Amino acid sequence: MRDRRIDLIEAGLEILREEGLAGFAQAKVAARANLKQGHLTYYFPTRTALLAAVARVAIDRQLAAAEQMISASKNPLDAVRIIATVIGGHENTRLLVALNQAADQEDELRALFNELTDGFCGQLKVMLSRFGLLATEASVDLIHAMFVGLSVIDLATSRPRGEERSSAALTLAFQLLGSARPDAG
Amino acid sequence: MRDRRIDLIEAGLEILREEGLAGFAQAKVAARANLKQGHLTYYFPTRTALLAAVARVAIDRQLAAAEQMISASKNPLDAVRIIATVIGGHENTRLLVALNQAADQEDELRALFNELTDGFCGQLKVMLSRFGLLATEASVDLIHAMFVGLSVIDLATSRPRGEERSSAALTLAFQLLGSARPDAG
DNA sequence: GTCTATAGATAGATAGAC
DNA sequence: GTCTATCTATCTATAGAC
Repeated sequence: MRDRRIDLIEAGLEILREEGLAGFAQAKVAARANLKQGHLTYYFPTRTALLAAVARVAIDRQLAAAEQMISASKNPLDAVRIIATVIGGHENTRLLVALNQAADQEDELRALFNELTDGFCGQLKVMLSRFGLLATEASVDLIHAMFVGLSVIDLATSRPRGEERSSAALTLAFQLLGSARPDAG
Repeated sequence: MRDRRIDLIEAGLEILREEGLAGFAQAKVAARANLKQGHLTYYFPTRTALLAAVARVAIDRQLAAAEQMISASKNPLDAVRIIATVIGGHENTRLLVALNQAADQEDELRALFNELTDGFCGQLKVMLSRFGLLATEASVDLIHAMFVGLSVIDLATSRPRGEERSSAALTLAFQLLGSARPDAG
């Protein structure tokens, strides 16, 4: 028998991916884990406690997945292709937006969100260095902001060629960071 | 006596700025306009109808404000300073995130959000051209994504030097787009 | 550890008095 | 045009049976 806590956290992750924070109701999460709400509160006494547990797992997985994808990409072209695919995955974006919202609303979750931000920026810096691109705080923030921005824009707009446009913008950014690298003068 | 509709829309805008879409309840909006919920539904029969009216006004104002700020900035340095200030305004970001969320949840609002996205991109293109920077679809999308991403990141993180980092990343982006302009070969 | 039941708050929508 | 009242649904939290 699996730990109920695991089932509940997985159920919570699914809800956030499909409906965002707005759909994150205790009864709904419990039902998806084949449990009753009263049982859920036995493990996670408050909604915030549940949300924190879900966020904890979500952040660890996001960073692990990013780590893997970044180390799997051998050049900027590879990286653009992989990142654009992630950007086009709306369920992942919905999850990230939910964490963002939660961080804006509750201090307890803000610290967790900062972990995600800092960790991801650290990985981006390694990636840029490995590709021989400009890898300063500003260039890392540039790519990070583009990832976040393109994800959010793609989620809410229905514009045609969304993934193509994300790829093109990222490609341009990498090209520019390549021509600006220290040894490119 | 002012039109009640105007009061209601203003109240709705305030709620979105302060609490985001999560706080957008009909009774709460009505109370802020010194009306009762039953009266609100006389003007806007459903929550979505009210939200659409609020979104309509919000988008028009966002585009008008962007137009004014862009035309007021005479060089990239100016633009960075102005954009960074907007990014640091969390109430504005909360409003934009709420519109984004609403667009993800309801098709009726998605079209409105697309207007905002397309209009803003058009303005950015004009701005980049005026500054003599690379003004292609990709470069516009790059700046647009950075604006959105930096805003959202700044909202949820409590990292020190937030506005300074936003400015630095934007400055770098403009510098790179300057060195990449067609006549810079 | 698992569940039922329920309290108490708030949501959106509607009917109807004035 | 303005408001009260209410229906129904859903939410968080808690008490308590088994």
